[in-house]
Amino acid sequence: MAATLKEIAQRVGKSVTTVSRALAGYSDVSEATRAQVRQVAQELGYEPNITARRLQKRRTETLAIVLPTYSPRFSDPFFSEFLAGVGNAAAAEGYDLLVSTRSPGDEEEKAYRDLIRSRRVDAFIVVRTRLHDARIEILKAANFPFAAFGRIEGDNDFLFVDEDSELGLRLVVEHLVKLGHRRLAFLAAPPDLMFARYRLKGFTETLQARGLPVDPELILTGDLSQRHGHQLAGILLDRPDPPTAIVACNDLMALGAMSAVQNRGLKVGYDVSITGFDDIPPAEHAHPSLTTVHQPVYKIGKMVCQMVIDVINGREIPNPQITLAPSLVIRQSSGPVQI
Amino acid sequence: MAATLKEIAQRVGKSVTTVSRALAGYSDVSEATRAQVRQVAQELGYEPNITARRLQKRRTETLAIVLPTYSPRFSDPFFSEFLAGVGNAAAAEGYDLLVSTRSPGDEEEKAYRDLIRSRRVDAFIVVRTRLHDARIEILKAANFPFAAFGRIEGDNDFLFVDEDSELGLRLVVEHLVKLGHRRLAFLAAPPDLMFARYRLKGFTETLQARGLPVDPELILTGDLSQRHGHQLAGILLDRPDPPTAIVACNDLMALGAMSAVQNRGLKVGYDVSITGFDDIPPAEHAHPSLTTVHQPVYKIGKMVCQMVIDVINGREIPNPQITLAPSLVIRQSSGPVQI
DNA sequence: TCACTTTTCCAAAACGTTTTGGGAGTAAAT
DNA sequence: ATTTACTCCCAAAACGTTTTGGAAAAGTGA
Repeated sequence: MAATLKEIAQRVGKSVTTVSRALAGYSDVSEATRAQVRQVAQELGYEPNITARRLQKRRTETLAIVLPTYSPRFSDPFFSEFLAGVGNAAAAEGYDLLVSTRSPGDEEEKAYRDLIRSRRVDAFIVVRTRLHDARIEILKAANFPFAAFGRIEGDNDFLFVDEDSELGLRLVVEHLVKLGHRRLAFLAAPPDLMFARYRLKGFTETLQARGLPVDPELILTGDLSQRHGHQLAGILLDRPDPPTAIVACNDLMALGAMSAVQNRGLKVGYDVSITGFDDIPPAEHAHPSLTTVHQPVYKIGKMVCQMVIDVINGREIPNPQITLAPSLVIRQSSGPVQI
Repeated sequence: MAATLKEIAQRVGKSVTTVSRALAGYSDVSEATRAQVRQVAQELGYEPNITARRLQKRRTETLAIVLPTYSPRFSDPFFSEFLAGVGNAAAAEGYDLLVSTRSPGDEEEKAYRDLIRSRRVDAFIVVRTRLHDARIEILKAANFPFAAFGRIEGDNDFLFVDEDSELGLRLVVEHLVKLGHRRLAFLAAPPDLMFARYRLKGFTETLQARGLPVDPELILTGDLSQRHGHQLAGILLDRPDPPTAIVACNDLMALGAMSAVQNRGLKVGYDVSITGFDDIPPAEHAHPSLTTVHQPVYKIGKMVCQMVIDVINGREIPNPQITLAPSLVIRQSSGPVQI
């Protein structure tokens, strides 16, 4: 059986209190005693029972993240990287990460409420914020600590890290305009996703700022998957007046669009330019490689996690609302317009 | 503050014991008392303190899964789905899922040892088994409950679910041979991964069984990524005597191989046939769609999780070692050989 | 009435830790 | 010789639950 403080105390001939305090490094324990306690603890292979510690400290030292899965067969190249960022930051601070997956809606809200009520976790990490985000409303109402990757419509009076998607799209559009493109199409994402809004906004406003028309027929909405990217690009390309550039809301759809272009015997980056957003690993290794906006997902995961840990430990948060400036990664899938 | 049994007991005028037993459904509580306890618990919004319960029950009701991440920017379409399967099964049984990510090696082993020593979790789920799997050795040595997705070299005297990859590859090769292919190449994976072994074995043995030569020059090893698939397929295609079919160890490499073929102006499924393994979502929606072996990752996740929960609860495991028969999904990327 | 069973209840212990609020003993200062 | 200060220690309470081992009260059958 696992050793306890009590056993150490018996062996050392001191009280449990003293043993506890010796190991915790309090100064009201003599060095001799401390050394002896350490020695015996070592011998017995003592490990504190963290459940007992958690009970006494009234903390679970656990963070929750509920991944929104839009389809049963979900497979988002994005989440695994984010998870790694969050998980490593959590581990570094001695926190556990409790992960579950729910599809948005009732099930998801129930998961949040249950986790809050059962006090299983100390805080939440919310990912991929939505326009009216029930998760954030629940957390705010319960006054439960959390940090988000992304912002919401309305009061962003909570901890978040976000990339400035609007600016990201401005960089993309300006890059394409500079290459001579005038007819740009946009593969949008469901408008309840905040990042989709920002990206659409960045797209249209930059066009307008450049004095270019915003043709609603060239703005199609997909579900972020490669398949939808393929389908929607097909629709655009089969028009009598196809766009010369397709700006996708994310890399997956851009990759799908690329294959649609190639299927029609056209050359990506020459006949049609294509851009993405996220800079997932396949973007770099696609053929041609994909021009996209880099999003440091791992780093954002770390930041969000660190923030929320800081806040539950009452530490000062120097910068509770962080918006990162994106950078454009120009690769082969975007090139000068052909005339 | 959150209500406790003590408060309910005071309100009801009964002991804490009785309240606890009333809520737990013991029969030595009168129906009248039970109703009253329930009523008051409801009014106070009572939720049991899960940490206290865990301390008393000497269980953490938590499962650990450490995802092996081979690169910092890892993004495996596979894990998210597996995670969903495991997570949902765990949630259904009231278990929490503790997730972390480590790259294989010392860090990973340390994570296992730490989790075991600190008794943070009741059991482990091991994923993507390896030839000499240090994780499994550690768990066995510690006599710690676990279940694996995959087998190991040597004694498989532990809980596992695996798909019969060897059979999967037999199906693939026989399909291609039936289509007239004689020169088959294989994109293998690092041989310390068990599934890579099985797949390679299935490939070579089926060729031999069919009386076809196994040309070592046509067997190249990659890291499972799309990029490596692309590179290695390039090497094969640029040979003076290129293969007519490329059998990839997984879908990601197959997808990479497809783009290499297309880059050379060849038609996948016509000039060169390509097959994968896993049946990840992009496989279906690739162009052409990818012939592959279906792997029910979500379901396997559920099964593995259920198994390990059963075992820590002392329940009978009807089938502690499960090998699933795979099914071949024939799509457009494989076609008759051209002569 | 007695013996026996059934119903209903509960005090106390246990899980293993940390914190609180001292107290004893010794050394230094007055 | 007394006060003050410091060092080292610890009993007890607390965190909130479940389990153990009865015991009192009520009912039953003779």
